[in-house]
Amino acid sequence: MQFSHLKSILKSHGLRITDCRMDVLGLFSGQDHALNIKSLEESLGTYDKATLYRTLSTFTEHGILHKIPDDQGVPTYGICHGTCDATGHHHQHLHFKCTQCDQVECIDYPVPSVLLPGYQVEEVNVIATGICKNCEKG
Amino acid sequence: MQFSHLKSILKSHGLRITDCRMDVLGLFSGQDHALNIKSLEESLGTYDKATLYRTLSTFTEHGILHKIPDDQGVPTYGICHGTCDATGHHHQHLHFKCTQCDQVECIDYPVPSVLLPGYQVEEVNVIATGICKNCEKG
DNA sequence: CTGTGTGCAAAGGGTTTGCAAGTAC
DNA sequence: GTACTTGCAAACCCTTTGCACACAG
Repeated sequence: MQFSHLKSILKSHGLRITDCRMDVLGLFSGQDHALNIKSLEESLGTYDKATLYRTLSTFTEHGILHKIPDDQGVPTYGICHGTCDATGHHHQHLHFKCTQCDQVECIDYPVPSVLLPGYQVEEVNVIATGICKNCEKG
Repeated sequence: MQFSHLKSILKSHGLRITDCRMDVLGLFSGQDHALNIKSLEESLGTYDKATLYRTLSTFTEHGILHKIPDDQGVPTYGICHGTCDATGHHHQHLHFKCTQCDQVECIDYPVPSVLLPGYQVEEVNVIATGICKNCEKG
């Protein structure tokens, strides 16, 4: 992805252009896996951990990334496509976590609408676990 | 729920009967909300935090409880009904987290089967957020 | 120039672990 | 009696915060 495009994403959210933000955004744009802090640090070791955390939460607040809960405790982050903004996240995809390689993927898949009488449902998150395409082959 | 029944649950999983396990199990059996460590400590302040953690993970390994991921980082635990055991969890319910009172409920609801070509899906977890029945009224 | 972002170090919060004493069976 | 559980304290994450300096606009 070109710098100019990454820049325009940041600008469209009213965010300043900094090296760290460009690099983090570039990393997420380059592929389709969700990433956690550890992999960010490995790829972008030049930045301070605190800065990376701050970048992740800034992006999440602005609807550029979404935080994916994980039962092991360490959340991963995935890039948002389309309809997310600072007012909320509205994904039409599910999260698949491979129990073998621990990778988390965002996969386009129809998310069922949940109707619960008496409840007001705002967001539905589907997390599937199992063996991913790559590990299944090997 | 009677003690004899709680005891038989523990025994059927090959677990020793101890005060802590009986109390924790009794707490979960008494109602339908998921609980986190904090609420356990408040209800059962007599037990050490470490013991409560150990009890939760023992129960989760044996399929008595299931761990519900939470994007705030602190997981909650819900009691398993039916088909779970030490080999895996297979729930036909979803988790609803209220953004107002922070309660997590397990609700019987058809969980869609997820079919992903090339993937082997083992477990599907649906987490809905919004306003729960009680808060909606108020 | 002004407000925002970064790096560093320290603090914070949740969870796990080692070990000795206690308990279930 | 033996193996498993518990309590306590310390260790161990991961994440957040305070503050001075650097940088974007």
